[in-house]
Amino acid sequence: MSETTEQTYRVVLVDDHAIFRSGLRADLAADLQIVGEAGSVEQAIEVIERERPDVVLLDVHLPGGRGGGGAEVLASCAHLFSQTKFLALSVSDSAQDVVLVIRSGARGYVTKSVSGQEISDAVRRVAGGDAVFSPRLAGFVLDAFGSSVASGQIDEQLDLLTDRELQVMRLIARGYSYKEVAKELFISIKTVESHVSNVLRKLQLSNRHELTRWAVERKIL
Amino acid sequence: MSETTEQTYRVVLVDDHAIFRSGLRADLAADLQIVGEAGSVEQAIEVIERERPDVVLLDVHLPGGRGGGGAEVLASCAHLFSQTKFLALSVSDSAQDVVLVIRSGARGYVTKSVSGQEISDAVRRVAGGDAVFSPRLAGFVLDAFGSSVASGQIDEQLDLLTDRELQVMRLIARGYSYKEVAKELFISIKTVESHVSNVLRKLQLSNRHELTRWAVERKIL
DNA sequence: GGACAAATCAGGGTAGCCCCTCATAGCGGG
DNA sequence: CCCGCTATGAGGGGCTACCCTGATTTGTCC
Repeated sequence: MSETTEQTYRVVLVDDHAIFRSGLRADLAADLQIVGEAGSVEQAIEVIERERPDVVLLDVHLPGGRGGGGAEVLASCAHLFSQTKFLALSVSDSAQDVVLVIRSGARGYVTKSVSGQEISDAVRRVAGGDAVFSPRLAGFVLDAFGSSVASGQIDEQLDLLTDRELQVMRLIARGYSYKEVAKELFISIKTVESHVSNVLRKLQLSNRHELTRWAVERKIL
Repeated sequence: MSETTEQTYRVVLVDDHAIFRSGLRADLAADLQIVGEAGSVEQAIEVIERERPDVVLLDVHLPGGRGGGGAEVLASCAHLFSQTKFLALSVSDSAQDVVLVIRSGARGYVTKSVSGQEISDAVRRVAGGDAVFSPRLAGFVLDAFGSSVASGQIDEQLDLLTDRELQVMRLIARGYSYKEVAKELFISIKTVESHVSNVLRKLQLSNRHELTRWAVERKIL
């Protein structure tokens, strides 16, 4: 959280124009470590799976795949490596494009008209967990935000759970079996059972199906 | 848009703790021009009207006014000087606080746990028109954004299911046990099992938990 | 040092989930 | 009239989910 010093994040560039990638590489190489490039959906997925970078600079319009462009890359990779953040990059600032990639899991969206320095800043911010949006898109995002929020309160019931219970609960709610959770967290099935039992009791639920619904309604996913 | 060089934005600090303002002033003075400070709602409105800064660093919890805190300042000023951007600053990262100030017109929200350098960066980004959100809030904003947009397309997979299968599937996805579904539909448990098996096979899912997630994502509830 | 909570795991049990094969009955089309 | 699809259901088997009563270790607070 508190590194103000330069940290060389590992970045993958995805854009179908080689010239543009060259430009990016030249502008970003000073601050960031470019560990891979791709010019199509298939290449992108392959490179991302192999390199598992901190950030993927992802062009929205991309050849290959089933025609889904950058969103298709996101759909394939975003949930697999949660530590990898995606920053969408596009000439377009149309609402549709923004919506699509953000919904698919991108943590930010900048237009190609910005400078290399600004992209470099944005990459570092996204890597740090921030959401970054270009000026023209910022208003759009904020509008959507303002119009959509109804919930308001954060749950007190969550405070009842320990960190470990929360961790197990998330996986269970996501549909993992006990065995899968155990393997994922390097603990035994019996321990998973204990945590789940505790969670269910604390939340006053009776089975994992209710837990799934509970988590979904609270957007814990 | 293309200034990569330092531009000294004019900034007003609003926070009820003088010590904290001093800290901000010390950390930001190198990069930004602090043109005013305020410790209450009334002072803030006065200073902002007088100075018309580029950015207002606005604490969310603020004494004075009608108890509305930072949001009250926004409500009073945001629409008057459209060139002035507001960056909310708070110790809290609760959804309520975020929602309130963003809805009121803030262009970003950062927690006080970040470094001075990061706040400085954020101010410059907000001044440039970006929306900036701290890591823990970014996900929240993106969720709100995603959920606000209507999906549109209807699923082809649903057509694979017969009416009865659809009926059973909805109950299963809602968390009903086989026994409960059987009682609800006046059929035997075995028939429910048959339908569920067919549904799972047709949708290429492996168990009822995945079915629940599948249904939730498609808003079939 | 003792009290307490959290995390880890065992054994054993009931019930539910999910699969397989198989069977019956109705309803439509070629 | 047989064929295919759907709805219905039986029997059985393997695995999973959930609960219970235990236990040990670790760390924290007083």
